[in-house]
Amino acid sequence: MSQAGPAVDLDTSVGYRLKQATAVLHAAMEDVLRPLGLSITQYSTLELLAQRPGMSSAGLARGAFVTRQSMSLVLQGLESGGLVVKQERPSVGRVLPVELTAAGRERLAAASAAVRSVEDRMRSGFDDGDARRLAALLDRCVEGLRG
Amino acid sequence: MSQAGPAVDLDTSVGYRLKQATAVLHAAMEDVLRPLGLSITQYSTLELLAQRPGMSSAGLARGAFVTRQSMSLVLQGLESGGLVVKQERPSVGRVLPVELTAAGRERLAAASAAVRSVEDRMRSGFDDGDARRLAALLDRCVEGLRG
DNA sequence: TGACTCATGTCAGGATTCTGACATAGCCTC
DNA sequence: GAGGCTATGTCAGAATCCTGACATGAGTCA
Repeated sequence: MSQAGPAVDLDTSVGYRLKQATAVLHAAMEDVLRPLGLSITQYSTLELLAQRPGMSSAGLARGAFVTRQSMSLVLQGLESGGLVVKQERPSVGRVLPVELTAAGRERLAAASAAVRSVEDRMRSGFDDGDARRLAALLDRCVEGLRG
Repeated sequence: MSQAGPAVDLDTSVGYRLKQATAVLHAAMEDVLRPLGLSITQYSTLELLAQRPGMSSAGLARGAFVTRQSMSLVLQGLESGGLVVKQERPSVGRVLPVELTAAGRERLAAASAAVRSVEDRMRSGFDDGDARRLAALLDRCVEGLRG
């Protein structure tokens, strides 16, 4: 590389590292969720519903970083599996609140434990405060890109 | 949340923050690459080829975190656009080396500049050393998950 | 030499997600 | 009340990526 190098060096690029870490995390989560019959998006949706019961499909889509159309299909899968229920009548406007069923909460408990183990493995090389520092840095990335 | 909370709290989960940052970065990169007629995977492939000319399709797939099958389609698109060329004779084994064309290098230069601006924006809230610290933390995540 | 293992390239099929478009309901302003 | 704006839910179609499978070429070892 004695010539003029590219404007982006993959070895030092934060974006590339981010993509790599996400890819590895994605694979690890798929490995532990597959035995439970859940995809990552399905798990994320259940986790969101546990923290915000009655959330709208559009809201879940934003929280899971997918489109409304994709979340609609995800919810169809979860509903046919008996893990969530969609109210038939709109609460306000066109919003059809979604909620976890007992089976959904049960499945989520197992999935959360599995994902927790993956997160612990991911932080296995961390010192005290590293997780907090990493979260803060990632937040600043998001703010910088949105501002 | 006075009841027993879930094992994973999205507000403090490193994995969720990682997913969020990646999603925002992904959207920002798509925005700047769309005018250039490149997808993120196509751009990543060009960048890899610039740093490792003659790389195999399978190698590019690993570097871009997709399957060989997906990379094969990506290369078809790039080749039909005249940005890369695939040698017809295997160099060793079944490896068909791929290389950038002059048009590919030109397009990559514009794309690299655009992506560089996105990376700069992402690091706009960073102090000295923050980028290095973030890269180191992400590396430790990858090591932890792989070990 | 022959069997085994691994990596590469490719074909076929399916799953997931996306873009584009439309109708409906609430909110705000005039 | 009328119009404009936004958000939600849905339908239709296309693009992207994946899993599974197969054949080929190279290296290893009995």
